Amino acid sequence: MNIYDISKRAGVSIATVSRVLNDSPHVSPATRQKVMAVINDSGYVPNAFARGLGLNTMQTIGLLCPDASDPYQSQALAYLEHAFRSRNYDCVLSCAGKGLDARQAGVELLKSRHVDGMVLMGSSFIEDNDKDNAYIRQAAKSVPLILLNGSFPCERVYCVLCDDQRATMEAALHLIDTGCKRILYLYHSKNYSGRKKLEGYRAALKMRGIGMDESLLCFFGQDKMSVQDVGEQLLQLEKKGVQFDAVLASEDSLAIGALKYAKAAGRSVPEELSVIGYNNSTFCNFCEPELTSVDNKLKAICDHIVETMMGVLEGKEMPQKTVFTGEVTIRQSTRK
Amino acid sequence: MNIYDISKRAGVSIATVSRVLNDSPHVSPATRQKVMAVINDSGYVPNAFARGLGLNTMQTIGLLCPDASDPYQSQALAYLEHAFRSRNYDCVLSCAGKGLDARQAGVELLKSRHVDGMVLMGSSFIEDNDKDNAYIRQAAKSVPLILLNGSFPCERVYCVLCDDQRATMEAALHLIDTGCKRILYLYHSKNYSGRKKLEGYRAALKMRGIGMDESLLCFFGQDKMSVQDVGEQLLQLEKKGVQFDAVLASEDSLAIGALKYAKAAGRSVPEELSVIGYNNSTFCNFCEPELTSVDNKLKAICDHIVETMMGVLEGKEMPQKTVFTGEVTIRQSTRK
DNA sequence: TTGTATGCGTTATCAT
DNA sequence: ATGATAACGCATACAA
Repeated sequence: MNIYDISKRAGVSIATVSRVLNDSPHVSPATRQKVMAVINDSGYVPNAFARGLGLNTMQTIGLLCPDASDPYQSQALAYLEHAFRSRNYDCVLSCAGKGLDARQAGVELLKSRHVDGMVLMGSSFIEDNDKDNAYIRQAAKSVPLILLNGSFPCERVYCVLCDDQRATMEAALHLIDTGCKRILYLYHSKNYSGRKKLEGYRAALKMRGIGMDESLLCFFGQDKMSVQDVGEQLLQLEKKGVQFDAVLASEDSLAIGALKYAKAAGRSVPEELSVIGYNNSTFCNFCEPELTSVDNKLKAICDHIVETMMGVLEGKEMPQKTVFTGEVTIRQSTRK
Repeated sequence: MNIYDISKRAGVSIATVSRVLNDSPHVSPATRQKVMAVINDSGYVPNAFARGLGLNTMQTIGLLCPDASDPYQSQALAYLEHAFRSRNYDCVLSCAGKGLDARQAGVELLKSRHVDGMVLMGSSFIEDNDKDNAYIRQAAKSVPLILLNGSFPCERVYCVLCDDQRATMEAALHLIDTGCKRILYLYHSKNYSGRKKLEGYRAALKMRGIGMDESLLCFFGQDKMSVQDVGEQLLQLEKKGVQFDAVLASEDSLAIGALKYAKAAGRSVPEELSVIGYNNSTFCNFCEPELTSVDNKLKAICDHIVETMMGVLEGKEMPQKTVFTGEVTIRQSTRK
């Protein structure tokens, strides 16, 4: 069943059918009605491929994420899909994994599908070694790119992110101002965003005149580390004599690991140990006590990404970089 | 840059270029090399729309889920996307929400995009009122449909699911056999899967000769209910005089609500109260104590869905219904 | 092994 | 207001 079949049944040309389909004003009410009738009772649906070939678009956005099962990314996915759909754009998903090669392949695949734009989720997309970002620059030549929580100055690459440095700084200040002296910093990434957060931590200490103790920096490089493992490691740390009265984590799951440690070590939270996470994900409410965490405004970021993408696709001039400000959401794991 | 440009530069016909592109054996090594060279340094990428138009497929699967931010669904999304991609199929995502109209619109949209197949996630897709499923039957006529955790006998509709009844029964038996007498049953859905779980609960009581007390059935209908709210409601229930020494939940988040209740009521888990969740999601490890939960074999289900889809697309005869058996994963919220 | 010609189902341009 | 026809870029049957 194609446009020719419809045109025959309705006794008009395919051009007229096409006009009806596309709400062209240049068609008489009578013929429109006639054609619509045929379309409705034939169950005809225009062929999207043919349409795509002619218009060179299928109204599709490519969503690239390292791991769709990650709560932060899946939330972003949901926000983005919803907002894009409301603008009549479909989303094709590509979960690249963490390796550079895989991400590159993901971008390539989406490019070969002729998506109208791409959203790259997470700062992990930008490599420190700039020549490893060549594929991104290359891709940006053929399709607009938007980075969620990434910064990358490049033509046709747009960045929408949270000021992680400032947000982390405020979280650290909150700890200090509620009486914490030695804040253990837990982090999982040394990329752009990871470094910014660490800088925020350092800045807060400096502001309050507290000396930096490098032994309080605790890096977790392994990919899928369980909260139990994190708890274990903190116990080890304590045994080694490292003392701390607060934990600031670059990710909620690390903070929950700290809660596991507190439980095992018999330290009460927040009386003896304050804990702050990052992302303000749903499981901040699930753990015990409920976790104070940095809300990095994911919904606002996603909405802005979609607006930016639409603007770019309509040929408008759009800001290359938009920064939102995070906010500490206080729950039970910190003192007043 | 299209196939004609390449053919000119390489001094061959477009047919030859096409053959090179599609790894046809009927092309001499010399010409292949020549053509490949041109392709490589021109950055040419075949137009997917034109290809789709000719072959009537763009190797795409539509993934329909009520809510991509739900941990169970996002995990399924990740598994499915990965497995489909490894078979050279891309996934387009459609998060329909919970309403019938929205789901119907989602199916319609994917159909209009000419996806090669669709995966419908969650038993919520099947309505009790059978005429509300007409759109599914209709869609199945034009594209193979696979239901994740749903049962629907219909031509070209394939079902891959977990035996929720049996799994719930075994969870209840585990509670009974570790000394629990009065098991509060928390559930959130009255659809097919929801009813099966409830039947499993009833069956277990019957097997052990325990009388059914309807006041132990606790329904949570509201859509996005926080774990705190669940905890509150259980406190209310206790005040009303309902007594229970165990909680069996149809979803992990409800079980975590029960943990919140236990904390507030000062009842120790598992000594005074045993708790079992459902789905065995990541946050079973996050809560305190860690949650015993029913593992419903999501990865196996997803892998089988992809295999089934591939088989169907290759024209093979495939089983209409495949059932996996769930398993109770024991953690700290139940006794030995 | 290689080339020619046609079809895929639209949209859009140009007539009428 | 409507119709004829070209273009979109590829795969492929058939011819050479």
